[in-house]
Amino acid sequence: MLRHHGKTSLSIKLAKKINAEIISADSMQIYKGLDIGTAKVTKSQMCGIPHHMIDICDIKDKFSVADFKDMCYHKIDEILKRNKNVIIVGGTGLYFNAIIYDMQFTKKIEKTNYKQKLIDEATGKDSNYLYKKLLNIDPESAKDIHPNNIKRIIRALEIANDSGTLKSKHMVLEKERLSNFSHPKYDFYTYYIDYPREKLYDRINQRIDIMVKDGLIDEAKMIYNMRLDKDNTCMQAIGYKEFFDYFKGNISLEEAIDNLKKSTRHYAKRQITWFKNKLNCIKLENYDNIENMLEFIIKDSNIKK
RNA sequence: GGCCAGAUAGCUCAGUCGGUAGAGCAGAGGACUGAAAAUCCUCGUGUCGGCGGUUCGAUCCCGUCUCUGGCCA
Repeated sequence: MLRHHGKTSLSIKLAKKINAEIISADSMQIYKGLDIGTAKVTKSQMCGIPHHMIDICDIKDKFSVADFKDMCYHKIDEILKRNKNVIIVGGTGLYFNAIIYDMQFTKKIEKTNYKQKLIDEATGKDSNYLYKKLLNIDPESAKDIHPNNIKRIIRALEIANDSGTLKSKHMVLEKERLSNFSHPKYDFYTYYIDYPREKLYDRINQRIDIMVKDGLIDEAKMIYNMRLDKDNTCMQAIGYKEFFDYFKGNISLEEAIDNLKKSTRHYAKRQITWFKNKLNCIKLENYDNIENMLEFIIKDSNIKK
């Protein structure tokens, strides 16, 4: 379920009905202190339903999909042992994939400065330098990566450098494994709430105005004042970075808020693409009637109390 | 009232020394295996303000009208 689509209240009502606990699959709600901007559930909203995978990291901590998958599996087992159902709620598509498709990751890459070395190596050279390098080392994975997608190129080079195995080789093994993969680790039913686009965008605009009233700017200022590295995860969080230009005096507050609304719309659109195509989620369309959605989910998934 | 600029895509504007036009933003669609709220890809026909004139041909030149800025009375 997606950001600004009304997932929170739906998930809590569902949890009460089916005796479940909630696990958040959200790459930003992981962090303590990112509250208003990430639209984190509040204690009172939770209505006593246990929520997991929220506030588990400090702002400066590194966290990744692989970490998420491990921790999440543990949580799921724990909850099932208590004889309760599990609801996973969130907007980070990749995190859902990791859990649902039981994605396998290469062995953890040690913290090295190889990435920086690559960047240094490439500066001043032809813009396709790193891509060409990847073409030599791992042509198969290069085929699947666009030459402009520098982040993925570097990642593939890192894998090749560190583990000796190529990304492409790893992906082939993964595909083979998945093709024999008749039963996922758990039974999942996946849903996403679909609003008509115009209505969704209205909702986004309204909710951001509320966030601003609730003190979003102070929260953003707090992050800004930490003077973190650009590649720190929370520096990419929507809801904070949009205000940095305002703090620097480059744009007006109004412009900053407009930019925030804009990036949120773009993000919502990307989420829809993911949940629709990648996860094959079932669309929940009666967005104006939570009871109907609940009833539909309970029938569709045939969950027992 | 007079003079000078403008009027081109939803918005901001570029351009055509006359052969019916293109960028950015917005918008739409898509990709995704350790930063994923990140990163990346694809998609641009619009009476070129209205009406006349010149021309084989006008969005471009000329005339006129309308509107919007600015300056002078």
